Amino acid sequence: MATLLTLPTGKRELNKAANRLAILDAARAVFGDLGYDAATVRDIIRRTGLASGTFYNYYRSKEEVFEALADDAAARFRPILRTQYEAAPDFVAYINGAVRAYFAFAAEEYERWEAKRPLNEPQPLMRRDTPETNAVFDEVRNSIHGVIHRGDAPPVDADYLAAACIALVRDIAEQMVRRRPIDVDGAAEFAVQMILGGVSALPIVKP
Amino acid sequence: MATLLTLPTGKRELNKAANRLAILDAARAVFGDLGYDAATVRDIIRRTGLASGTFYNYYRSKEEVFEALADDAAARFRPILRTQYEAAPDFVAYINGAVRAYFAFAAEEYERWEAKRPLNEPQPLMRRDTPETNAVFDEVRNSIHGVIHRGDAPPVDADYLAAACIALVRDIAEQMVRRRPIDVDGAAEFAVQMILGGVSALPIVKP
Amino acid sequence: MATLLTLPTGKRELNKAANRLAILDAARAVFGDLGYDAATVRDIIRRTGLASGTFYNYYRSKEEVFEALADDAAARFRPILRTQYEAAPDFVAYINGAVRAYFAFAAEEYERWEAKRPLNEPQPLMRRDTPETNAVFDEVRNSIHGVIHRGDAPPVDADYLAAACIALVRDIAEQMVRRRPIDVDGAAEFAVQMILGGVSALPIVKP
Amino acid sequence: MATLLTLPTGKRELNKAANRLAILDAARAVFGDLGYDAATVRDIIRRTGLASGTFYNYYRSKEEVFEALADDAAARFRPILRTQYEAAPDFVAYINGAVRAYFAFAAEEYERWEAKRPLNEPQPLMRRDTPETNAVFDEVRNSIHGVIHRGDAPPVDADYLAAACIALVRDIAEQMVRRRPIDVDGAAEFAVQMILGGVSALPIVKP
DNA sequence: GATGAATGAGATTTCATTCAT
DNA sequence: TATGAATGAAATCTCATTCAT
Repeated sequence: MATLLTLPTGKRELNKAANRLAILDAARAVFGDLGYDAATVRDIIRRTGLASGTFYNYYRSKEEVFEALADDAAARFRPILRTQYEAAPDFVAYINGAVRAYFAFAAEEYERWEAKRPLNEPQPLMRRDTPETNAVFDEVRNSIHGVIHRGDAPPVDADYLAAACIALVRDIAEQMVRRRPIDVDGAAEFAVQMILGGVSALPIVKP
Repeated sequence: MATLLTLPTGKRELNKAANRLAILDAARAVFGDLGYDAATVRDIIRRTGLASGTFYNYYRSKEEVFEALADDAAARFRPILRTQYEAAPDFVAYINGAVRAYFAFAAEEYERWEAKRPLNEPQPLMRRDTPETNAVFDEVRNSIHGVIHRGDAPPVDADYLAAACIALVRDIAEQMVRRRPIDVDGAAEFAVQMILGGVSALPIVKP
Repeated sequence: MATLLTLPTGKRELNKAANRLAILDAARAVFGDLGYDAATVRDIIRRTGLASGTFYNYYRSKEEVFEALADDAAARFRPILRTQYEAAPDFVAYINGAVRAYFAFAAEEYERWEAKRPLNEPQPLMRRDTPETNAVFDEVRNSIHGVIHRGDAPPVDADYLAAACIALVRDIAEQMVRRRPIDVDGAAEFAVQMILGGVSALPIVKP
Repeated sequence: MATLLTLPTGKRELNKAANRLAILDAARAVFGDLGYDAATVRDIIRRTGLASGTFYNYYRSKEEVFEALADDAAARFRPILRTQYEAAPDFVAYINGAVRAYFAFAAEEYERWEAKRPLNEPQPLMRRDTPETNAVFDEVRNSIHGVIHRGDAPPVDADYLAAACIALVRDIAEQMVRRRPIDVDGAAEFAVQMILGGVSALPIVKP
């Protein structure tokens, strides 16, 4: 049939890859539009033009696409974050790098999503609880824990700090994409200052 | 037959009030467990022990209970916030009062909610985006705009600030209720410091 | 409490009679609007302003009001028909009298119903399968059988003749009430001529 | 695997056609038994043995099957009527042809319908206002208007005449199918004579 | 692997009827 | 008797998933 080590370059494999991609793209759009709960598998496959049964050749359920999407985003964002994490000489530099990286990522995701919006519609907001965002924030959370653990951050309550940073960044990003023009630097600046200013005022925890 | 001055306290009225409460309580619990989207009217009514049709004697849909819940929470928190807003001599005092008030309110709500939960369930987290939280945060948003407008806060980007404060407070509260014992003061302290420290570092906006 | 032979003139009895009437009136209107199947008990009692439970103090079910309505109409129409039946010297006179009586009855019913129609609505037609109409036609059917049996009508197939007369009269009446002004005499004339002309052409049956 | 010229006759297509037919047949029977209003989608689907969801793969609602049924009957009867309409040299011939054609059609339909009925049921009558009957009678109405307009019929009130003919034919047909044996010719004869005799007695309208 | 019809559990909602007050 | 809330059976419809082709 095929040698054991065929790369995915045969007609069939190309098609398989393309279908998988199509499903992911559709799922991304649908989750962005409707949110995880309201989205149905039918919504997703309708957008691909594939047959409903085909969905199940690739993913076992709605949940599984969700996870694939999350994995994908995490995989894309992790190296960026890692670079910041490793390159940053201190906490200030780390926050600067990480926060700006996130805002850039968020703006990009948003524009990708907005581009697919049919015009002259009541312009629904992109949902925040997108698999992508969630996955990215998991990365961020780990990263912040790492930074504190490494000693680059003041020894404050790590869970609270991570929660605070993520919350702050996420919701300012949400405001950001509502403004025209989208001002990534301005929003990042605001978030960075608040975090850094805030952290410097935080009570030290003796672990 | 009946006393001349019958208050609306017949068995009927009592029962109606009790049922309405039962439905609200059940809805609170179900939204908390499953989130708004995943929750079904069936879930709610099943939890009350009432007949399915009875639900519709009180609310026309899931959405309507949701709103009732939001109204209820907002109605309870609004005066608290109002008091802080009016009594606070300056921005620092306002943030202190409002944030602490919110954490206290959140802890109370959580305990009320937790009390209703049947035991031995797969440990669901309290959902963000609960009607209560949303309604209350609308109040907060308005307050912050008011404070800045009034001149009690430094002239920074009000939308971003409101978004940041709310996000921060909400997500730290979420962490708070997951810890035992629940430490309202500690969490409030953390949040207040971060906000005040952050604000003092923020760039001033010329309006 | 009450003597055994109180006439229905006490306050209570008056009220009972009034309620019964109110329900009948409402049912007539509702059946006329929606037809028997689509009409609900709720529709009927809503129109009376009474409580839902009260309905069941008077009628055991939707079907029972339907029958009461039919009985009522039959009771009102039967004497008219009987007069024609008894007074008519021959078949021609009988048909003339009976048909005209029906058209007058139909026009009256229609106007009664139309008067209750809220204006500026898509003016739904009055349903034909109203209890009243059905009951009246049962009377007519019997009457026609009687006339033939009595020998005043030519000995034709009685079931077919009754069906034909009723069908003809009912559907021409339906057309009649769609025209403005409503021309009872014209419609009756048409129906009478068709029936009499038709009957004279009919094959004689040896019973 | 597959011949090059596969007609749409795969098992799938065959099955789809069969299911569609099964639903139509079931709907015909159910509407006949219960009437349009009382019939439910459940009743229809239960009779087919298919799963409830399957119904909705074929029709969106009870109304839609109803229309499909009407379309079907009309499509079958229309050419018959058209032939009579075009071939008839005069009004008498037209009525003769059309009425007989209808009685034959009705008897056939009735037998088709009766064949599907499960035995030992509480002897339901064939309902008037079945989709078939309505659709067919629309055809008839148009024909009669046409005939009068064409000058083949005496200039009488066309709407009344159409209504009268249809009513008469329909209700005599209804009687016809209740007798054993079903006597198509006898019933048709009766109807034709009544119509023709009736028309000749009708007042002429000056248009 | 791709297809799309079939499936049936389950969600929403209505409504006749009962029954405590 | 009048009331109107409670009841629960039943109807409509959706959707994830399966499976024959």
